[in-house]
Amino acid sequence: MTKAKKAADVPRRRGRPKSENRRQNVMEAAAHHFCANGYDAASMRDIADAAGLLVGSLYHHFSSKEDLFINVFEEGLRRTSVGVLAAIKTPREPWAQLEAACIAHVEVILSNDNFVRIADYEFPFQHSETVRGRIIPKRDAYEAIFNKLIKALPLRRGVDRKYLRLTLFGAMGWTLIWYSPGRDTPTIIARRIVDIIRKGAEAR
Amino acid sequence: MTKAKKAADVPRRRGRPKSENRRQNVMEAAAHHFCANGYDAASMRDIADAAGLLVGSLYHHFSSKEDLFINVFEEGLRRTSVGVLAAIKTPREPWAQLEAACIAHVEVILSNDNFVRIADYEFPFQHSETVRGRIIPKRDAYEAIFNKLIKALPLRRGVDRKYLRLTLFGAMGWTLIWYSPGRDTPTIIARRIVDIIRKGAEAR
Amino acid sequence: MTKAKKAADVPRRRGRPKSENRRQNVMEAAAHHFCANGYDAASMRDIADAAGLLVGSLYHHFSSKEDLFINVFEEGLRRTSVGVLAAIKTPREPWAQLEAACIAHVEVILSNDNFVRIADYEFPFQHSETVRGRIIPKRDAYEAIFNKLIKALPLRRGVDRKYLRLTLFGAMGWTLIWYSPGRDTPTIIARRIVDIIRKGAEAR
Amino acid sequence: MTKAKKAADVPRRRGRPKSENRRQNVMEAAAHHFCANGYDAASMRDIADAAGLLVGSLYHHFSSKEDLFINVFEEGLRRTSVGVLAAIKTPREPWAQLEAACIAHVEVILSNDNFVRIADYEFPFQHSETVRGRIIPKRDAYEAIFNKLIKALPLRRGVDRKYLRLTLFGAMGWTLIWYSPGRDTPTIIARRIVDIIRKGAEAR
DNA sequence: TATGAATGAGTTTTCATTCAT
DNA sequence: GATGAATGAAAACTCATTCAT
Repeated sequence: MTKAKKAADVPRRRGRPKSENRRQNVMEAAAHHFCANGYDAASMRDIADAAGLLVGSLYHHFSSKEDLFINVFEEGLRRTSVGVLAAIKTPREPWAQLEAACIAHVEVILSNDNFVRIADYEFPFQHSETVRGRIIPKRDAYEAIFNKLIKALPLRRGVDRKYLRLTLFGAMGWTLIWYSPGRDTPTIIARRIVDIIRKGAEAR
Repeated sequence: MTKAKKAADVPRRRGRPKSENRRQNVMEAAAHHFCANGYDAASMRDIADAAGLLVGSLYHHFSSKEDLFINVFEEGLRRTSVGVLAAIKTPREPWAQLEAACIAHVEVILSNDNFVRIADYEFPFQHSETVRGRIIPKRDAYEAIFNKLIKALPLRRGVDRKYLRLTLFGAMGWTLIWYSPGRDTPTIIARRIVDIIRKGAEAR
Repeated sequence: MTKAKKAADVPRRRGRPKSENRRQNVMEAAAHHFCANGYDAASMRDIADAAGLLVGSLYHHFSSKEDLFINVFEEGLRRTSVGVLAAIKTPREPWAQLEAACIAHVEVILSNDNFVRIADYEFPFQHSETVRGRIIPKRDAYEAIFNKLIKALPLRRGVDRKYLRLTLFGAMGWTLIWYSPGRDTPTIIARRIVDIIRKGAEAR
Repeated sequence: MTKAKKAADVPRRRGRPKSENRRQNVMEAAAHHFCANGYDAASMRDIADAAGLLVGSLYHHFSSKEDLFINVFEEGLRRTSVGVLAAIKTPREPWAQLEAACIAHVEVILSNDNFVRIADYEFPFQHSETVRGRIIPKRDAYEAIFNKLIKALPLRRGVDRKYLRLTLFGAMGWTLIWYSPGRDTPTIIARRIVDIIRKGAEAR
């Protein structure tokens, strides 16, 4: 976290910027390969090649493949949060507030950022307990942002907030699978989804 | 152990009995292991063990791991379709028809059937072109069932049928991730989701 | 155990003798390399090379390096026991009985048999709990043979049987380190050691 | 933790203090790890960690892992000799003299000093020629102390001094394997061993 | 059909050592 | 003296697949 800031405002003081770059390189290479074919299919050798060093050298920066994955995941989640958090800073009417958050969320998950894809798709299954234990709480924390927004919504009687949230996340997450750039923009997609969920699809 | 029992009380209908059982055993074992930790993590040896034969023998029934996966996937999709197709046989008013289909869909994907889980979650990513080429058309054919139902719906102006379908599938697919038995039944879950999408969540 | 017998009296009925041979080959190769530089320094590749197959193929016969080691160890101990057990079959006066056992023991441990060297030198330290748990009881069982012989000895007052046994084993085990063939034979060495321990070294 | 304390109350005698301490720290860490799981299993990283510095820094103090081992071994042997040499300074009757040496030897090898354990157990096998060439002569020099004592003993006719020495060393070395504190003290153990070897175990 | 042995390329990880800073 | 990054080789082990029997 602090890292990114430093990189942004410190021009390069007193040596060793290469080190941080390396770590970043490795994470980028990893994010790329994790995305491309999944965690299992991404070999440490592939990642090392893409990062421009030898396999063994990877272990100077990350203690294991799982450690590397967790770091990539967390960075992806961080990037996702940043966008959403910024979007909801300006206060608005509750549904507009939720729409702003959704637009930010869909924009970032469709932005073709490998970190983000990891954090927003690969996350739940098929990982070891170790990994799940580190990852799920972070993910939950992120979803809590939306929970708060949803709590503020004025709802029709009989609508369960839990299902509202789940429908929303399901719909947005699903975009990762079918979206192909060129058609509707992420912003429009998000608006349409929120519109359906807010006002219903049925003719009145 | 269960294997022996099954072999005993299945009446052996329509020729080639033992062979078909074996094939079925293998597919069940495969479905189990593909589900448990994902395609890559499931080894042919694990599957063979679970099916009660040796690795080499697997290749008498399926030509490769991918072939085995495709077969499991297709069986999963078949099971899913069967439920939905049955549910929409009785003609109903369009929204009720869609609801019936969604209930059937959610019921089957939450039914803890490994075949179904494969067909409804593992499917899209991280597989070779070969596999994707065989799998995606089948999946599309299944979704086409819903397309037809959706086409019949009377919609509010401005609602795009495509987003309606996607929101619906996103929301239903997502249940696989968060559902835990004991709370609401699959039927109720499906009803709630359709209700939100049909009538909207906003207080009127 | 049964293996050795079969190999001895069955001429080679109905195929698959190669299999048992392979297992034996691997164990011999392993015994050789474990002896030469120690357990850690013996690589599975070395062993595979010496056995005439590829590393991966080793794992058809033994599930792990530790498993292989345990098998080699047990075979070594078996060979050691066989000699000693045979030697004490003929009943004798207690000290003569012990001497016979010691001669057999020293003969076998100095016989340049890699299995035996493993079982009689490498055994105690630096192995994982798993290995130790499998190995130590076997070793104890072997030493129990001597315990019984020692129990039967008429001893000078003040001599503790425990120290007698330990002195004996220490002295015999130590031969593995300093013995070089050509000088005294193992038989003579064993006799001298027993003589010192029995009658004492001091001039009377 | 203990490190810091030591640094505090060691008065810094005879120049080059910090440097010598470091070297000493490294050797202690090395002795510890060599003992714990053997030479091969002790990694330079482990040793560096335990010594409170980084792997690379080890090479300022020792040119290689083997060099480090040799130094540890020699220190262990030095500590062993010191005790024995002190014990035999007071002149005594030959057997008493030998007993004194043995008591000192057993006391030091059972004293739980990692250096000593290295010198008295790990030594002979499985090391490179380089290492063996440096180590064996030192060990022989140490054993020569005992040779001299043994030469002075009045022996029963037919007893070979060589076997006497070997039996003695075998028995004493073996204690390292079976000794567990709380039972007989090292002193008593040594006395019992010498007693058996001197007077014999047989009832007269 | 089934077996069991073998293959060969692959996996993650660890290691002693080097060296510019 | 110490650091931290990197190296390159090697480790144990796994895998999908083949094939003679």
